[in-house]
Amino acid sequence: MSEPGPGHNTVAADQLKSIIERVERLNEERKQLLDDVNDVFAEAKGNGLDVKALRTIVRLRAMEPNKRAEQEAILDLYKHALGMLV
Amino acid sequence: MSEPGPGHNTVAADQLKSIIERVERLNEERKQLLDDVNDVFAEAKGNGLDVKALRTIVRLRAMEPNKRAEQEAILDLYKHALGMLV
Amino acid sequence: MSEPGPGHNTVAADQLKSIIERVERLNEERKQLLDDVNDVFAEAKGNGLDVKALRTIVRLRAMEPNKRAEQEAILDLYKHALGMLV
Amino acid sequence: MSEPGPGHNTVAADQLKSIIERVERLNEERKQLLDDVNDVFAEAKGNGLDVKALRTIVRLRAMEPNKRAEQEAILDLYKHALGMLV
DNA sequence: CGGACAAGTTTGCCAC
DNA sequence: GTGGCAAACTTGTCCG
Repeated sequence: MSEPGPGHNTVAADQLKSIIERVERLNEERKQLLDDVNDVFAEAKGNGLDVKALRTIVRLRAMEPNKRAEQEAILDLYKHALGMLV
Repeated sequence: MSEPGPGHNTVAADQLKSIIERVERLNEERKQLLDDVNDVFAEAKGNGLDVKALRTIVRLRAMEPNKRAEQEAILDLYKHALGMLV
Repeated sequence: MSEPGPGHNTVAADQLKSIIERVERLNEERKQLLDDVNDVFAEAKGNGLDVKALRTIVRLRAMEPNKRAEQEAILDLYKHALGMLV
Repeated sequence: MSEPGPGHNTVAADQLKSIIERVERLNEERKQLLDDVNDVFAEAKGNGLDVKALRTIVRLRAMEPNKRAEQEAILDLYKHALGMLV
């Protein structure tokens, strides 16, 4: 006999369907939020602001917390890099 | 003297601040949703499913049928030219 | 006295410097080669070829046949389960 | 009539083959360089150095030139973002 | 539509 | 050998 119903080599279609649809649902929400972001920028542009500069500012601000920690850690990094030789 | 407290020229700065913060707020929500997606895939992986294949399915389903067929046609054309197919 | 000119403790620092610079040198060469690859694809595009398909071909050829067949099998399995194939 | 020899709808197999092989050749060189980098780190590790810290240092040093420019540009960015309102 | 910029996906490496 | 972190590659989007 060969594969009637859920057997080996078969995937639970329901489970698969559920996963895919959950992800697709989440992706729709993500797309909606992306549209919202673009709306904000479009409105800003309508007010005479420079959208490219705004995007850059957002990006830089997202980086800064990490950079702070990096700068504080850099000397320690060199020490560790020098390992037991220090 | 210029700019003690909320004066005429803070308008632009306030507007800028508002835009940046709105976008950052939206980006946080986007990151949350991305985490959710990854959680779903992680759970699927725990159930023995192949995450890479799942991502491919999601991508294919999101693709317009025409685009998809077109891409496959070009690929087959090149494969034939290279003897990678009969 | 401590560290005037090349003394006993500069050994570690020199070693560190040497390692970092060797890696950075190699990374520059890597970047150059990446640029070369992109140049080839850009030229191909100029000749009317589809770069995306070309990249796919390169990826498929780099893949071990077994792996490739395995990936396709899983994908087909999922597609069937979802009714995306006959 | 149906495509004998190089006709429309056909790809110049020689051209295709040449492109693919050039890219594959470059990719081999890239892989070789990546191996070289790993060799340097492996040797460093053998000398008691902390490879993870070394990698971090390389990464930070690669970022710094960009950061310099960013810091110099950030105020200008705000000015541009404020556009004609300034 | 072409080039730049950003997002997402994949791969590789190190620690456990 | 698995899982998390970081780098690299690919794809998509947006502005000019």
